[in-house]
Amino acid sequence: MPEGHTIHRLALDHVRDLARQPLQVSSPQGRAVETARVLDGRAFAKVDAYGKHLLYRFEDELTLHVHLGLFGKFRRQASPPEPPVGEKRLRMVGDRWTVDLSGAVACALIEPDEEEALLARLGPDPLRRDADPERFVAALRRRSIPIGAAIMDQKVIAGIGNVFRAEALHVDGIDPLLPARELGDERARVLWRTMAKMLADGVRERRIVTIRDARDKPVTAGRAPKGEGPRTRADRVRHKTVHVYRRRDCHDCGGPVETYPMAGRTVYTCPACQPAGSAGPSPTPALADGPAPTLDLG
DNA sequence: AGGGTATGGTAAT
DNA sequence: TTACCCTACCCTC
Repeated sequence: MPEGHTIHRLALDHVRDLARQPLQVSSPQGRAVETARVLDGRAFAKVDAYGKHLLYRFEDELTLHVHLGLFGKFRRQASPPEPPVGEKRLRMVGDRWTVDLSGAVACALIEPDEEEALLARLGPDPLRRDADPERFVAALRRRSIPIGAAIMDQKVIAGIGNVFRAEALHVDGIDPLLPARELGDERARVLWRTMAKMLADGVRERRIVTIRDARDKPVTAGRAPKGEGPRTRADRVRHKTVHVYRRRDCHDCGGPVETYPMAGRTVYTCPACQPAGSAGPSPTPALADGPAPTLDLG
């Protein structure tokens, strides 16, 4: 389940469960034995999350870098733990909780220069307070690749994966094939806010939640006063389900979901809600203005 | 038992 | 663009 929200949630959970106490660290699978040996008996003070990367700040300036990749998983159990089952790359045992890591792409100590290079490869992460949305806007302006490929590029925006790509573009009514630079700055800012909100909700609720602004939906009951357009609802609709990702039919309109490969992954899009060439409806001032949303990750 | 699939990313072609 | 890596789970045979 690893997109940005999962990674930030893990950082919070691991600080809560394991920080500031000496940990028993081992590598049952045997692929990170040296890393485990160095960290064994040490404590970490905090965990920094950048996009899909985790950085555990251990004593003595030691940093453990973890990237889950597609298959990586953390599992938690009460201490003392059961004997490891399966391919456990790293086991961290604290006084109350034990966390096992399996399937990760990266699980190793990194030096400051390597970390610098890593962070240089990442664009702004909407879940971080220090994120600058204008870097995202500027990056889109520079790219002729489809918007659906651009937001999967971690250098453009860090933390978005295939689910959020499908869902965010759908919520904003954007055709994934639209060239990134044709989105326009205002709509790019709206898209940033959509993704920031979805990611933040995902951290809080431990799952992907989409929130659709229903303002453009005509009110079915009642009649519009003469001379005025149809009345619209201003309420926001929360969906604890995806709208298009891995669905056959669109959750909003019921029409068939279209799929095709883009940037090495399958795109899911609703041609009715996201017509060809669409950059989405004009942003309303309420959505386009104001400071970028932030999340207190205290 | 074996195959297909998955929310990711890199390196080679 | 493709090949390949990492692991678990679910389906079919």
